[in-house]
Amino acid sequence: MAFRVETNGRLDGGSPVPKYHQLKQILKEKIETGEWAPGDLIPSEPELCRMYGVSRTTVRQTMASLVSEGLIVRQQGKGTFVAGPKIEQELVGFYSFTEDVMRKGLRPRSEILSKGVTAASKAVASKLGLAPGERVVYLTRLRLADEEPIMLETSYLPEKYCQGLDQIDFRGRPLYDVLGQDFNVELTRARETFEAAVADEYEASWLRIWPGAPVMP
Amino acid sequence: MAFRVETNGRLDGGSPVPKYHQLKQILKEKIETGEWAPGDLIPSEPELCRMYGVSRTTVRQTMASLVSEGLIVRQQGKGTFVAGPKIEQELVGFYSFTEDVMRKGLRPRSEILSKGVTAASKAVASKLGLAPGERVVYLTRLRLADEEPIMLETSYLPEKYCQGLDQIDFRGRPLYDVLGQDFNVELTRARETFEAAVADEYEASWLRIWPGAPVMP
DNA sequence: GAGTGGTCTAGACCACTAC
DNA sequence: TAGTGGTCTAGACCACTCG
Repeated sequence: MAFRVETNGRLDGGSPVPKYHQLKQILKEKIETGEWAPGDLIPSEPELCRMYGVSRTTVRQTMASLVSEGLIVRQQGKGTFVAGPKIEQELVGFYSFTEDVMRKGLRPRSEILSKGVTAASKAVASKLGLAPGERVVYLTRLRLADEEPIMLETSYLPEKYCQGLDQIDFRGRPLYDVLGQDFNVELTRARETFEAAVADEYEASWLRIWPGAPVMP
Repeated sequence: MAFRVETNGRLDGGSPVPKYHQLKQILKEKIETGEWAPGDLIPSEPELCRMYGVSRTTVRQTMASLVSEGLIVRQQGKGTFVAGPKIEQELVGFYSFTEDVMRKGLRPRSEILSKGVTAASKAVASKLGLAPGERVVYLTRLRLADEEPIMLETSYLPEKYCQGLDQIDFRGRPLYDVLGQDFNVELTRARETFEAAVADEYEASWLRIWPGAPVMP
């Protein structure tokens, strides 16, 4: 037998999910499951081309993405290696909506529902290490995957980290108006929500990390 | 005269500096000097190929790099736009805390302050396209850069997208206990916060989306 | 339909690292 | 010298946006 090529599976050319992305998921899984351990030399570009039946450009597109995520390290003339374990800090709590959605082959999008500045409440201030009353920026975003709403997210951050915000020009862009009734309602409910959650404390226990989570954005 | 090609400068093929990098510096300068202002449509890929005498691959390599630095925003079918000031990008659309912090040479970390499931309030349900009362997962995270608290973030997402969450293993990760007193306080304050924000409605007016807004990280 | 960016191919030559 | 990743070309087809 002349050739016996080791293949780890073919990529689906008809899929709406790009090949480089399919390949990325495959390689990522090998890394995350430990099949490829940190420090391991992974197959070279030509090898991957053969194994998965794609061009070198596609392999390189995959690799570039994995590098940017910090999963692999490349060295000219030597090869491509699995990167060391991420700092534990990064493992817990980081969740990239975009990454996660794209990994599923969907298209992520964000809508800003509201944003503004306000004085930090005592609770927010203490969490952020500010004096109560210091100004914070808030932002509420709706995140969608393939136009389906997936996540509602509100963030606060100290205004002092947002220098220059007031220099933004608006050039006639529509001003979204959400401040008002909606928020009173939402926050009232949110409060009830949290109170209910306390009662359901056991439920909180099954949560720690997020669905697809270990995730580096 | 047969040809008169508009060029903004030729790239040096003999240079040890790659063409895509030379081109990147050129485009970067146009953006940073304001020759291309935020929101401006910049030349298309074929145009840049002609202008600088390089292949589309090289132009795209340049573009990818500028995108990853947040200097431009691309939209299929529409074109490539100059991104707004940094701060804006951070607040609008997709924002990767981790990337941003790392870009600044700091170490990102997240703390989960709370999470759980609860029934969706009317407001949350409507935003997420759920029926009121459908179950949602909530998560509150504190994000830090070099141990300095930078952002407080709360997210809601439909429980139905979190299948299998209960199969997560915790492997000794600490379970943070925050449900309780703290949250009543925080939410009460938060409500005051938003009410204050309403009073300061004019402040909200300086913010909204901006040019290239549908931003992909 | 024309123009844009997104994906992909099959080559090529180079600089670097190892043997 | 052989193998690796880094750069680059000249095509191709597609999905999307807009008039």
